[in-house]
Amino acid sequence: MVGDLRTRAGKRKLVEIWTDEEKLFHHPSFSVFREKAKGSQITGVKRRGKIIVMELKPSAFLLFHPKMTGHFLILGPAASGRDYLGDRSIHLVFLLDNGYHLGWSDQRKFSRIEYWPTDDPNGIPWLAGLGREPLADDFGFSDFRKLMVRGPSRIKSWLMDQRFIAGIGNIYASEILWRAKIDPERSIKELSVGEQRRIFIAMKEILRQAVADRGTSVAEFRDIEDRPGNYAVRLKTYRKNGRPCRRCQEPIRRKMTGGRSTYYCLLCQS
DNA sequence: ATGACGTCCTGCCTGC
DNA sequence: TGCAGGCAGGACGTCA
Repeated sequence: MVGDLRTRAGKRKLVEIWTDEEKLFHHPSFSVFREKAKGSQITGVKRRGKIIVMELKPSAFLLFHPKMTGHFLILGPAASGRDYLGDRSIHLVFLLDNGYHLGWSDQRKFSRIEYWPTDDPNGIPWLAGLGREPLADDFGFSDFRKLMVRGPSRIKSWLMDQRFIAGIGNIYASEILWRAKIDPERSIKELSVGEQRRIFIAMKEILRQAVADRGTSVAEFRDIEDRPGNYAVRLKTYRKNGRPCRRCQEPIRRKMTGGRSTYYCLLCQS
């Protein structure tokens, strides 16, 4: 996904910047950001956890957290990027130096954008607070185990806690625990090494497949060309309450935990 | 240190 | 059929 953004916007300059939702900018204000970032060149695009990190020259980093509905869209040339605002939930538009517009769409306006003029991304609090990349080759089971000693006691909350592993949300936490046959409310302290290993393996498998499928799109996620992800057809538990478990036919249940829905199979995951 | 809860915002779903 | 109200969701701040 970040590769799409790199392809369409990499090396381009930000000629002009518009928004109709300044509240998305949490650091600094939009007007300061616009003044400083205008004319900058996009020199790199990366992802850390759920955050999209755009590297700019002169030295700065532009961070986007999509939450549920934020995503980039490539928009054709238009008279003014301002014309796109309010259309298809677009709240931020960059005019690139190739004449295209790059839009940030966010139906629910939950996304968060930060701009840091620095050459050291490690000094950015938002990034510094993130845990390990779950799919990193050097993130092995022993590393995983060592992390599982602090944080939320319930395994599902722990998997979703970005300070330990970065990038897992409600959908994939549910799917991982179903695959690993672990009750979402189990305490991390009570898990056997074998159970921890099952979770670790399921995490790698589920996330690798989700990346290959270009995301899930349960709601309205879209890629930069406005295409939905394909992982939704693989979901076994998420929003499947009442539907039979794919292993044992027991109806999938839904339970609220900490204000969040958890989907699970009472028989398989106990 | 952990957890519960409210907040943000919109579209969809439910119920009358 | 139409409308009002409820609800979900990631991270953060506040209060136990």
